[in-house]
Formats: sequence, structure tokens, C-alpha cells
Amino acid sequence: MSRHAEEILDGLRAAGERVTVARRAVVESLVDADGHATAEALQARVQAEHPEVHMATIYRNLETLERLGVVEHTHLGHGPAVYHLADELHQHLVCESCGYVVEVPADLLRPVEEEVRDRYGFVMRPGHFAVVGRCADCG
Amino acid sequence: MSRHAEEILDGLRAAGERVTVARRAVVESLVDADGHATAEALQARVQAEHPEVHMATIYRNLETLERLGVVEHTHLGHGPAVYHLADELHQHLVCESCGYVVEVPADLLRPVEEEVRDRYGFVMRPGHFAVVGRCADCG
DNA sequence: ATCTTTGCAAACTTTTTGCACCAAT
DNA sequence: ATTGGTGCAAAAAGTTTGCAAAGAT
Repeated sequence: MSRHAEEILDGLRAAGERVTVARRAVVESLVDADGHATAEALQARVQAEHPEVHMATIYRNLETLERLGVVEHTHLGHGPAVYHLADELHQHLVCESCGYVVEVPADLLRPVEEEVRDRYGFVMRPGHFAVVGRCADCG
Repeated sequence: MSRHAEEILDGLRAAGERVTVARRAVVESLVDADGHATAEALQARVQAEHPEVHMATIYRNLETLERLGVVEHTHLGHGPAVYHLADELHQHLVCESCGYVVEVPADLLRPVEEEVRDRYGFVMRPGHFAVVGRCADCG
């Protein structure tokens, strides 16, 4: 098991959460996925080793991990949500033509965040929803 | 019936689409809603006058109206999509605490749009998904 | 021993689809 | 007369929930 997964599981224990087979497998899948994965994709990875782990368990664990701040989910389009580790804050740009996803660092939005805070008193937390548009190839 | 609704229906006819009772009612509801409304809310308005109009018909008409560029839909959160007339392009900011929605003019995002186009060749079409954050009151 | 977490099945929410009938052009 | 739109019922897709049994502490 990767170092990273182990750290996360230690965090769970420290937070008073139990470390079960399913939970361990979900965390490992997330680390291995190394990017975004749908609940279904994670389930496929988990079930490769632990076929008995049910979809509901995947969702419940993702929920727990989100509550603990380890994981976040994002909506790239009309399909299922995608989950990823919560290390680096980023905004997704998704091409409405080909589905290609660009990740841009969150601080690229800083000027707009400031403007919005000054004008509307609204503090943006970007990243939960994608921004749609057209990628370079689809022009 | 409002002038605006009539113009839209004329546009439909000009595009070779038929103007039916249900379609007329959906367009009127959208104009009357004067802002965002879920399919369910629109159905409620429509059914007040035409109880026989089915939800499937609402969705099919919204789809048609989107194809014609009259309507757009947006996702403000995890619930149902909201529909609105496609006149002014704007971005929604939704408070994750109280659900309050701020509409900001799309051109406020211009600096980021330019940066993203230059750096990634990606042309943003903002507005389809909301940006989540905290409103002034929820700080 | 206790109290979470799991597996399963079933519900739920939002949206889409197949099909026979009806209605706008 | 045509063709597209409608109502209905049913499916689809993604996610959540109730419950009894299993498992982590």
C-alpha cells in the first residue's frame, strides 16, 4: 500500500473513524486513480480485489472522506460526479465538444474572486463545478 | 399573453416549429417566472391552466427551446436544473450555506477568460454551472 | 461489549424514452 | 394528409436509506 494511502488511514484513525477493509480499499483506489474518478470507476478498482464491496459502501465512504476533508467531488458535466483527493485546489475546464478536461490552478481566478468579494461580498470557493467551454483542438 | 412570449412563439413558427397549447404555456411560464425556475416549478405554473400537460412534455419543450437558443439551463447545486430565458449571459454564485444566489454579469469574468485562452487555448462559456461560496450574510 | 460499518434490497430524484393517439400546419 | 407533438407508463441514471448481520475498537 502506498505511503499516501497509509497516511490518510492514520488520519482516519486519529479522527476516531474505523479502518475497515472497504474503507482501506476505497482510499487506495483514490490514491491509485491519481486524478478524478467516478464512484463507479472506484468501485471497479475496489471490486477487483474485494468483490463483495457494494456500491452503497463506496458512496458512504466517499461521504465520510469528504466530511473529513480528505476528498472532494466535482461535477464536470451531466453525468456522475468525480472524486479526487483534496490536496491541490483547482478549477476544471471541460470541453463541451470532446469532453477534454483542463485543470487550472485555483489562484488563476484570484482577480475575479477579489472583484466578486468587493462588489457582492461573496467569497468564491471555486472547483465544485466545472466551467464549460471549448478546448484548443475543438476551437 | 405578454409581448415577450408572443415574440418567442413567432420565432418558433419562423423556425418551422409548431406552436401547441403546451408549448405556448411553457413559454409563458418561463417569461412569467422572470428568472430561474426548475422544470417542476414550470410544470406547476403550466398545470394551473392546463392540468393535462405532462412533465415529459415540459422537458421536451425545454429541450426544444434550448436547441433554438431561447432557453438555457444551469446547475446551482445538487438538485434539479434551473431554466431561464437566454437573453443576458450571467454567472451564478450560490451560497453553500443558505442557498442564496447572486447573478453576476458574465463580463466580470473577462480577465480570467483571457488568461485561460492565452495559457490553455480554452474558450470559456461561463454560466452553465454555478460557482459555490459564501454570501455576505453567511460570511 | 459496544458501537460503527457493511451488504443487500429497495427507495428516491431527476430526466429520458417508446409508443399509440392527437393535433398543427 | 402529413408530420411533429402529446400523454402516459415505464425505464434510466445516479445516489441515498432502512435494516439486520458482521466487524473494529
